[in-house]
Amino acid sequence: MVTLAEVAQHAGVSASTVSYVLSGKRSISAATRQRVEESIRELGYHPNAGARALASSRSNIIALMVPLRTDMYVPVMMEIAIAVATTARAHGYDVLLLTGEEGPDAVRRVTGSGLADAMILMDVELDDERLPLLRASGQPSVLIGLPADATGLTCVDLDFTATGALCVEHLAMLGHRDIAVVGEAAAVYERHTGFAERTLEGLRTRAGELGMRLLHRPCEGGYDAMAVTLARIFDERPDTTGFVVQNESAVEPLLALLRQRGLAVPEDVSVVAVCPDQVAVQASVRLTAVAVPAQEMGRRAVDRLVAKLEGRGEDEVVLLAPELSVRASTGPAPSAARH
Amino acid sequence: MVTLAEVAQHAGVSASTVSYVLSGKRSISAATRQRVEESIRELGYHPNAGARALASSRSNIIALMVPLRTDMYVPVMMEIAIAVATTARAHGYDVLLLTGEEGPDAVRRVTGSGLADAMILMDVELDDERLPLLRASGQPSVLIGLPADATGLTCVDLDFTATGALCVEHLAMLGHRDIAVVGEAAAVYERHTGFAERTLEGLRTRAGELGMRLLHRPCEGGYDAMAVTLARIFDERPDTTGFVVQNESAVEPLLALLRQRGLAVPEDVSVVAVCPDQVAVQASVRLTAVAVPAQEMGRRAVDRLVAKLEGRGEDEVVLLAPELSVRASTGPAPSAARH
DNA sequence: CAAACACGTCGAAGCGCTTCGACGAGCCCT
DNA sequence: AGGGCTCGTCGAAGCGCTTCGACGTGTTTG
Repeated sequence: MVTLAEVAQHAGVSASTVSYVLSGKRSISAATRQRVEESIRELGYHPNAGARALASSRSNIIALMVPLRTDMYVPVMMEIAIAVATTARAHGYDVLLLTGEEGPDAVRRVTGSGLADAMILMDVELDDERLPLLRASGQPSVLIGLPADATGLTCVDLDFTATGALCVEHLAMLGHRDIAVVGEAAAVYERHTGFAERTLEGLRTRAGELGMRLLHRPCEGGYDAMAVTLARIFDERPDTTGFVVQNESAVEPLLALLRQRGLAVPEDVSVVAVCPDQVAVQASVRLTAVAVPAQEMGRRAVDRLVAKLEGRGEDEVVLLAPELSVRASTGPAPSAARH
Repeated sequence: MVTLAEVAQHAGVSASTVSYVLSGKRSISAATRQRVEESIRELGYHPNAGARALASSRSNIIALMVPLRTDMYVPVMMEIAIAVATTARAHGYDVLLLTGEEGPDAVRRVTGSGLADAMILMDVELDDERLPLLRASGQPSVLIGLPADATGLTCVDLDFTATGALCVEHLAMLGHRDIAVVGEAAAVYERHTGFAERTLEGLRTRAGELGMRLLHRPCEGGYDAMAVTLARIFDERPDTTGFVVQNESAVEPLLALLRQRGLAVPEDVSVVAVCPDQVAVQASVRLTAVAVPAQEMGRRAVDRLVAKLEGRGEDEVVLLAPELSVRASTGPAPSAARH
């Protein structure tokens, strides 16, 4: 391994000069800088990460905590993770991948050891047990998701409440009165995952205001689970003409099952999805959907975090406004005469 | 931040003793050990990662390089990544997430800076430009995937050649003669991704041996792309009765399109998929499939890597034997009388 | 019964870097 | 012309840890 000292010797300057060339924290004459840079290139020097971290107490690493569970939203998670990694690199940071498995311990470990300078948390629950620790640690952090109490925290998320409202409004405008919501797996609600509960709240509130009937059913996803769920829905509410789906792995099964029942989309029933655009566009019917802007969320989270690390930027909740793209899966409700 | 020295003072021992308690590299009396451990707990001590890395020249970090592109196999990637992270933690390592974006530079950077002790590479191309660097660096590494030349490297992968052969054999046994392969996006083949090319090779070779006709078509995935691809396939080979699909996002569209053409699965056409079991089970028809054992691959890769880091284990190519699970999407070919 | 050997502990020397204060050299200002 | 600047560079002091050799003690062994 080539060291700073070797570079310094090779360039005929002192070690500190090389360091300052690297960091730019003091002015260096053009001639010296050039000589040093050449030596660096020639010797193939790479600063030692550990030594750097020790001396500067900054690791240039951002920890990203992703949910362990693969029971939901995998493509979204992946997209966020990749956006985080890419954006972080652009700012000179690397990304440490933590799984949710360790839970709060991971927060302690990373904070305590100085392994990372900052954290990004995904899959935040409304009353997440990691949050008190995070607040106490004083470590810069950003949540992707929105807990019940966000004081003292920075959050980036899609405005899921507005998302729910938007879906309902769209269906209302088209004349639908009976709406069914196909949600995430029951477990997702049981652990009070922010986005799921907020969407539901938005749906319910706006539906109430607009005098619509709303039936919410969690669904594991997959064909069989969706079949059962759909049967129940029609059992309970035979007049259902609108669906809101917030579960990527239920989308295709739902479309297939509707077809199978002889129900045409969008002539007989309308479907609004909450999913990444790519999924909406690739489905067997191009879906009217509110996009989950995964990349944007990842990017924003890192930007906010870097701002904090550089002393700019204070705590703040950033809620991205939902956008509904009308595609081929929604249309006017079949006339009331149908009854 | 609590330091080793503070713990030592609190416990009334020297710093080195605390260090030895932590590492277990020298014997410590039970009494001392207990006193030290208590101090650690009481003070909430966490060893500083940077200092540790500097002093020991080991970072206890494994770098995982995932493809940047989200054009393929996202759930598989995610599953592998999570398995890697989980397994690594179990061995006391953390995982650094690198995107393919940086390419070979990332290898240089990580190797040179001592940021990570070892690397895992995913999405390996047959003639991957990162490999020479990796060999030269002498850094312990494991590939998930199999390049054309694996000398001096450790690889873990599903035996995709055998996988292809297995799919063909299954269809042959059922009496199918004309087979279509719906592959990954064309770009995947263009960059000579190992698994895609090997599967194809396995399919072709075995098909040749068994006297079957094989038509391979790359496919972007999604409904529209699949529609075009399927139309072309039937144009060119109207007698096609068997499909092999190696593209998660083409599976459901294919099933939907076949249904739409009035072709029943498995009565009229059989479909074999290469995908994770979960996808196969959740599809609208339970798919006969060769499972891609994502978790297993991630786990094995880490195990091999840790073995190397501990001085055990030499270079080796681990090819997991494919397993075909027969489900509801394959059946006897419709009698030849159909012509 | 002295020599040999664990065993448990300590002190000190670094690991490779950042950063602070110091210092000479050239500059401007009055 | 001399005091006060700024500019570019250097030396040295750590950052918090690991690890090596050394040093008692207590225990075995020929």
